[in-house]
Amino acid sequence: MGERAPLWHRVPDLAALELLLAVARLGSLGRAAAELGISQPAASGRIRTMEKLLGVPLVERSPRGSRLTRAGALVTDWARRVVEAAEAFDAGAQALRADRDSRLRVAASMTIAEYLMPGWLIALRAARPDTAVSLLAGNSQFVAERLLAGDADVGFVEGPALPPGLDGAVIARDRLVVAVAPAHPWARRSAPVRAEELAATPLILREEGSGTRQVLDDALGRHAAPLLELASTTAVKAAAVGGMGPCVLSELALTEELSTRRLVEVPLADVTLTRRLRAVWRPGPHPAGPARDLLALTRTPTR
Amino acid sequence: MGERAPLWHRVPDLAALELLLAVARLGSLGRAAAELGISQPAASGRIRTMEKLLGVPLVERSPRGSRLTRAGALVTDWARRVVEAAEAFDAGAQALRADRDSRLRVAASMTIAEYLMPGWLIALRAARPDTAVSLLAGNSQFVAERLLAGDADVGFVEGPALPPGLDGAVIARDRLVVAVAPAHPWARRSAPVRAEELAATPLILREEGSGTRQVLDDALGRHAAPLLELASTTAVKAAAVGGMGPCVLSELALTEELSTRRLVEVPLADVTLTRRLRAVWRPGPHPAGPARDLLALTRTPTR
DNA sequence: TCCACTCATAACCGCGCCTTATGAGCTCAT
DNA sequence: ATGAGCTCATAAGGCGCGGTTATGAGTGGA
Repeated sequence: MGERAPLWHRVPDLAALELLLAVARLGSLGRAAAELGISQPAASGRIRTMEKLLGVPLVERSPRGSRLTRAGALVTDWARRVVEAAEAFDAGAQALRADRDSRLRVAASMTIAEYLMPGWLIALRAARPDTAVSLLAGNSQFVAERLLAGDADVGFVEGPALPPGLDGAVIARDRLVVAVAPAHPWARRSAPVRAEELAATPLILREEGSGTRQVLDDALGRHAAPLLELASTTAVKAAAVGGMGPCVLSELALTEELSTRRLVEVPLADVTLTRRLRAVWRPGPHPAGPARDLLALTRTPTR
Repeated sequence: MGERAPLWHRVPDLAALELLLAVARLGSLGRAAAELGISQPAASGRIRTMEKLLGVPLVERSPRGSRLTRAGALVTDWARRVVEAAEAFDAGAQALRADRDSRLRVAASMTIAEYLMPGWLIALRAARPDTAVSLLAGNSQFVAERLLAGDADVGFVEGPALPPGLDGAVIARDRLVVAVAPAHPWARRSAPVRAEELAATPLILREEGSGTRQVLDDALGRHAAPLLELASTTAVKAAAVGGMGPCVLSELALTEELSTRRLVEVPLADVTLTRRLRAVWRPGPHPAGPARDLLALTRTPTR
């Protein structure tokens, strides 16, 4: 990932990107400025600065408003993805900041907190704008402790078993995916990989003791032989993208890489690497109130 | 999507997020500062500002370096997604700016330019850092014109037919997906939806004449009855998320919504809504040089 | 013809962030 | 033990970006 020049000198800041989205939506610099609470000249200047930075005219100004140019429409679409990521960031950060007196206190495993919670929080904010959520993240045991100690109202964990002393419901299934760089031989295979072949192949994996590792060993009926053992999802992906070998990770962690084809999924023949994602709570009736709202969002439809 | 307070007051700017990633990777404020070309106090201050903004300590400082706190690790993961979106933005913008004297001139349909090109450009930059790419985006006819006029070396189009006068190869298949908000009855269906039922249901669609619309009408054997006709992918998604009804869009456009479950895919019984994505070029031998490099990235493995 | 709307220009100003210089704390090697 | 070498924090000063208000120019409709 070696960059020559810093990214933030080539990408407009979030305020400018959001302004561009507002201009696209409202069709006027002035109205966009008003919506964002800045003056019209400020908006005008910002867009101008952005156009100079990108070297391309983005909006066509006319006495009756402003429309995006063709390039502007494209840039706006790309900008939207940055802003959406920023919104997910904000939703997560807000929950992290919110103190223990929140209306809804959630504890979640790292994987779920990382990949699913921001989306859920955004959806929850849309459905129930007045629900303040706080988020604690840790491993399954940590989640169970917080729940039992009364520090959290709902928890989310991944793994084969329901933690002892808690009630819960399966909300989704998480599939582990074997993925390789497009240049890897397995990317071109016509036949799916069979369990024994997978077990015999050195893989790039999370460290021993991780949930991923556990599921994989169970499914293969023995210990997978690691080519590399890395401590973070990010490091595993980077190694696989670099062509070091096949990696095994949750599909949650791989969505991005698979859809842009930085990595390619390897079809498997006689193994199914799934684990359950569960919502958990203190024993008793199903949670009510805000917790119930959140669960309604997360529960997978019967399929 | 009404926000009460502006987003950029609650989310650190890109420079700060990238700094956080550098700190996570390098384990030291000072080294991160050096990598980004700023002074150590500037980095220290930036992180501090970010912690104050988020209301959560992010890094644990020690005389031997800085490590992320648990919350910091989570924030960093969320930050990584923002930065990745910004990198895609940059890759696209750079190609838009690059003048006609680039080494590789690409023309692409809007959908492909929007969803696939940034990823391809990033991959190409990783593989061949010295290849300057320029990008022109328009509809299929526009792409064909640019190629035939010699203004572009390779093109990418979606649609059933190869544009007349060009050679090409199918690089991927794009599936149209019927999706509904999680609250919609179809989200809970156990039985897949059949063609006739789909045809009889008012749908949220792109406007007449769009590629999406064409494929849908072909597959249903008649004109789909639109509930709403909207001019942009974004508007269609927003309407569907708002629960107005089922929408039909490329899976490329829906990846994000489906994985965060803002929308749910509706399984179909006896219709397959696919269209081919093609690379196209002027008649003759397969492109060589930079164009060939790009095609190698985009071609789907035989599966 | 004049009003209502668009965006652009100009002049001013203040906040924010960066810089350099320095200090304090910890670890380790000599 | 003690000082070198690393860490991060604090302090003081200055520059620049991006904001504001005030105004003007252009266009279209009443």
